[in-house]
Amino acid sequence: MAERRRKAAELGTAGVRPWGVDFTPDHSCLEAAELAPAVPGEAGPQVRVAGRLLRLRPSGGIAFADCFDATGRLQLMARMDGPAPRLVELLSGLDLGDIVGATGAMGRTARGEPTLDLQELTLLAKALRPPAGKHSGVVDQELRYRRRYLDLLSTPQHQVAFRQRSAILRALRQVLDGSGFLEVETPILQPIPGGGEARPFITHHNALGTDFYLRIALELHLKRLLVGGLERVYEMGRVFRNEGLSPRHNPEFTLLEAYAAYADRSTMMALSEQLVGAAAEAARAIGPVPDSTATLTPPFRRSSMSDLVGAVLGTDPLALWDRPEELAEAGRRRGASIPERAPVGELFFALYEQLVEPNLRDPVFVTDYPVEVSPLARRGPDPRFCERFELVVEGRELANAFSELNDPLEQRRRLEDQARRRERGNLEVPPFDEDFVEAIEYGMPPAGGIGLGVDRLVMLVLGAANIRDVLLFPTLRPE
RNA sequence: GCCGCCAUGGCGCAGUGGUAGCGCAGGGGCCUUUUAAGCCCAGGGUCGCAGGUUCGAAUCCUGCUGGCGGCACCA
Repeated sequence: MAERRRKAAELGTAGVRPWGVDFTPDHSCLEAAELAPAVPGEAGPQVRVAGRLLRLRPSGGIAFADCFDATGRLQLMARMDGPAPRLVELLSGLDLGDIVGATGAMGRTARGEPTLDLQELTLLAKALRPPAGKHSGVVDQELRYRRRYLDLLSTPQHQVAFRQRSAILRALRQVLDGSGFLEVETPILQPIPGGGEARPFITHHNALGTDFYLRIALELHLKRLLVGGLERVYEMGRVFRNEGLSPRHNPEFTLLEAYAAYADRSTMMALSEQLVGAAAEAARAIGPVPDSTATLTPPFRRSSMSDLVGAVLGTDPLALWDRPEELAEAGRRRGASIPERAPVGELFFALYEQLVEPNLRDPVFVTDYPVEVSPLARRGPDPRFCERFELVVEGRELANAFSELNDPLEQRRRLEDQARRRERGNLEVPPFDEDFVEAIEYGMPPAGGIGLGVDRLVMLVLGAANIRDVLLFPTLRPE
């Protein structure tokens, strides 16, 4: 790097500014290459291109360089018997990683390579550090994540997944915008975190002299907007959970939640099919997706949780509802570990999570969740269960949706029950949120709501095994 | 939080008890059609950190740090 600093200084004294020069290309590298004449030796059109030099091949009286931009590669050539002989020395003296603007006529070399015959060469940015991984690409995982730019630079294929992610986000918004949903933004700093079960991050506001929590979900504020008369709202944003890291967990991740007044669970089922289908299609339009993505084509089958659990246990869990010890025993025989002193709904749900969910491969709507594990969902015809579903794919929950509970009296009771669990030491249960219940007391229209894990969706569509492969800058321990 | 694996010049790697090497990158030189360009020369590492075993440690042992993978929890 010291050598490159010296070079930059030398260029400065020679009247070449190593940085801060403007240059407007009129062609991309790909476009320029396509303008090359078919026959070697012929002169094609004039072009201006800009990009980064990632290979240099000086060869005495002639010099070649490969210039890369977002569209691809273009060979540059300077020669002593060409239009600008002095550029041979200039080009030969540049370093890998330097960013240049180039002007000249497109031609084709004897070997058939589309090549820009340089007339002008402008240094736009001197690279003080060399690009890593010229041959191998950057393969060290830590380096890839900590210095993502080196990964993207050395292995341009890795850019594709992020272009696909962008297309998926756009597709999700298009579906919702097209269905009359209003995109909104709600607070990330919250006095009480709610809408899910997770340990929150805590931060402090100096002027107010009070602690705030980073949100763990979007639900409670979006429902306040339903009360306010914004009948269809959604938010796609970052939420934060103070939990462990894993190939499928990042402490901050992107959640999409949408709420529609005068709609219910079945509306949300149709919407989630639309969202997932659109996401898969959008990714496919940008780049390769694995064959398994084909299974993400709607419609998806649906099955009630009690049917699924019953199929594994070989006995109807509903018939054992009043005899939880027998239900627990049936689960134990299948190898499930049973939560102690848990209400029957929680016990039943534990059996589902352990014995059923991990084995669900194709997309399936699992319907009818126990009331005990669904504090914000409305009861169904069978009061033991809520009108709720989760879309499960490859053993993982992709979306969670329900007919929203809009009875303020019952909502208050359920959140008070939760608060008692918190007092018993479960820090993942949110504290009681009086402000939210008060909002519901003003009258919330019946509504359907859905939450969708966007990173999980991207992973699934792209076949990524690690969430870090779909996050540009995954959370790592500070260096 | 627990368990396992990994850590060697800027990047990619070799070296499993005898005092550290290769390719690329960087420096100097040669070369007028190269495309992972080639050839010649010189340089660069207290082998993640700290202890220990040994006549001798990159190599064996312990601890720590960081990464990856798995489990637990969740999306």
